[in-house]
Amino acid sequence: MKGESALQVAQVIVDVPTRQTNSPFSYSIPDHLADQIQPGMRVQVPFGHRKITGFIVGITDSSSFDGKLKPIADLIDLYPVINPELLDLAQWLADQTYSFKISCLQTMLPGGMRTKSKKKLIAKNQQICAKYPEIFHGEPEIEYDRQQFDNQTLAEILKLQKMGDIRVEYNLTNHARPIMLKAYSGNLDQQEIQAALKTVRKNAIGQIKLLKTLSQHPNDTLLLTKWESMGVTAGTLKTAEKKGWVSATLKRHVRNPFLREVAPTKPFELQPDQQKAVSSIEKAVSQKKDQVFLLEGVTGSGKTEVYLQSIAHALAMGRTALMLVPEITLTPQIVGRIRSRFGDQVAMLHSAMSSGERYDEWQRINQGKAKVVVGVRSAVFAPLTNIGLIIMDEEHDSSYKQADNPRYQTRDVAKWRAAYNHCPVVLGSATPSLESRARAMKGVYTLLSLPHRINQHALPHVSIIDMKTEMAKHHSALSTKLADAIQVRLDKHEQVILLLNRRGYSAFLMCRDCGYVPRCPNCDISLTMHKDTHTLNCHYCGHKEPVPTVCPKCHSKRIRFYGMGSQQLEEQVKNMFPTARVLRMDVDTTRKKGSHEAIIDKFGAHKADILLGTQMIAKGLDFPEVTLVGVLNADSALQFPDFRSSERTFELLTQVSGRSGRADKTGEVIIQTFNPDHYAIQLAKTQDYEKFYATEMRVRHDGKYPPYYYTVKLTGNSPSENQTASEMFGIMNFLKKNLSPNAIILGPTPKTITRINNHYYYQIIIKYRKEPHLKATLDDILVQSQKKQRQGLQIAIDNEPLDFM
DNA sequence: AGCACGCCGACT
DNA sequence: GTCGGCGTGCTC
Repeated sequence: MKGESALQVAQVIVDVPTRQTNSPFSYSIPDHLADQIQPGMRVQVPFGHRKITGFIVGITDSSSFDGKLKPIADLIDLYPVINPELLDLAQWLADQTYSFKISCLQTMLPGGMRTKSKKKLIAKNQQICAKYPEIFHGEPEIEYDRQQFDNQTLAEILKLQKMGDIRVEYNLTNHARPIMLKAYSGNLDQQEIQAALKTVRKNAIGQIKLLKTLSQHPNDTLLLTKWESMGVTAGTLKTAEKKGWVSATLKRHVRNPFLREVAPTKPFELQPDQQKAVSSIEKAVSQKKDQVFLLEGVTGSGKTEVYLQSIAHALAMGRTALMLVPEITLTPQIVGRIRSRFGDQVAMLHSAMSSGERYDEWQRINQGKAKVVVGVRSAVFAPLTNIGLIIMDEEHDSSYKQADNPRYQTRDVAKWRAAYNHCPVVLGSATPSLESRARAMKGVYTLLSLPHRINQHALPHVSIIDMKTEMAKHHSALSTKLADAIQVRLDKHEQVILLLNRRGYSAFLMCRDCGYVPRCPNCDISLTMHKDTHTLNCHYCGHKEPVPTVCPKCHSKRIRFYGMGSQQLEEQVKNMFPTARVLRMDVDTTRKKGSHEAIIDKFGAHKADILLGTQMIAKGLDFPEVTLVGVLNADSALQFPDFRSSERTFELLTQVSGRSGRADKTGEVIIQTFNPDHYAIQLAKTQDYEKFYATEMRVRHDGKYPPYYYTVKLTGNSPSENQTASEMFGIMNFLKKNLSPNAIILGPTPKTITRINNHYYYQIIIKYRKEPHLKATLDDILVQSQKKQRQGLQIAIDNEPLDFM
């Protein structure tokens, strides 16, 4: 105790995601930690009977808690991992997304830093250990995992623990660790080296080599691998260490996630439109204005150069920059361009990196060594300070919205950080989201546009094939026109991209005689065919079963698969064009780290003629040899009961059309569809965003959809359909009572896929323009549902969902 | 989350 | 009468 000096109390958010533990708990700070502890550090604290992780969110003089405070058990971090800005942001995010504060704090850290708590059971002595082989299997201590014991053994363990025969130990481990490499540095000056050289025997080759190397690198700490590459073995170094010639240290190895080296580049000369955009952005950076720009520009209009020069300006002002991109692996070119301009100041964060690489990059940012961060969604929480500019490329992309808790929209977080740091945000897109474009029209955002393609490349010729008439003729996935066009390219040694719009489109099994389709026993969907493992899989719960050879219902042998997955398409294309080299890119072929880039490189080097795959090939790829893009099923997204399906279809088609015809050769795009007259498809053909915007806004207005209305989606699920339905009706009534009559409450309705893993899902959609009580009402619902959770009911709230499905 | 406390049924 | 089922509440 420090006598009269104010008693310091740490406010800790504990790692227990429940409503009751969603505000800070007070802990006393032990003397030996008093001068180290800071807000934003993680600690271990006693909580009830166990020890858990928590985040220090504040240090105060007193506590409102009347009981006796427990002391903090230990520090996990030596420096704050959440800076003051992010601490504030976490609170806002929790409110905004109706999630627990601990979940928000946790998502701000790179995955590998999340602590895992492990429980160990330790027998008091040998007798206990020997007496309960069903628990200990002869070992003095075991790792405890609830699932491994049945209820009876569990009760026994509990009893033994009470009697003190078994001790429980809690261990918290950090997943990602820095890689430490052994290194040696010399202790001798040149004279001592010469002296030592005289004392060693003539045939001590290793020692002589070592001393000579030492004299060439007098002050360096060289890694063991470096020594070895110079012919000095680990053994020799050990001996030298004993003699005091060298000392061993551990050197932190920073993993380098950049697969290839890039040559530095200079800024390009800007076109007038680009110059205008850069000037406006620079002005906002200089004036520290948290202005939001919408940079609208077709593919090839030079958006990236605008980003780069604006970032350069922010750096020149002594500030940092954050650039967000959708799934970064899809745009290695962009990363390459940024690195070539800003070199080692760039840190990169994305999901295809190993957790160790992400950890190292994150550390570089947190230590202020990286000034520019390029990354996907979660990089919006990068621990940069003094941000001067935030860029969000392809701002309409759906990967910017997180699908599970906290369900945040990256754009909103970016705007929050911009306001905090007094810096502008640039939202870039060829096909802005209607929300953003509508705000630009209202003057909330500043619209900057780049209407011209650099180099004046002609737009590709786009044609639309009506698959209804095509299917009447034959049953191939490729229309005659597309097949002919492919053959022409193959003859001319040009490349082709075939895009399969995969959503909800995969191979399933069906009996030709009775129409039987195998379905998942746990979920309400049909099983999909996986040819590689030769199983029927459920995409929702992971259920697998062997492929039947006879129909289980009518015993017919004519049970075949239908539909088209990318595997089937690959086979069909190979059959039609036996000499063509075909590459497939989808979730299956890109699972392995680096395989994504490998495929892109291979195709880019023209080692294949046809690249076929799902959405992932639609974005950001630039292959000059590609002169034909075929979209096999343009409208599979249109069939979803979702108000954004037109927008998605238009985006996708516009994007792939930009993929073709960028080089000297004019490109061609062939779109196959069952809805050739749909406006999304017709307007994509002419790349007419303006008309699409106007048409779609009308639809949204009439249907009372965003951006005219705000939306919230409430989903409930439980093992009992009756319970789910009745609880959701209760919630609907509660909403009706508490919201104004202007609010539109839809549902509850069963979700499109009602049953997943034997849980029944119902949802309610709320559409509104102004509801001051909405937040409080929804918070109330969450508090009340906490009690029902024990009966298996789970309620999820998605603020501004991307879909209504 | 994970456990203790506490109130009801089927048993030594 | 007790043992143990799991519904409820608490953890600084």
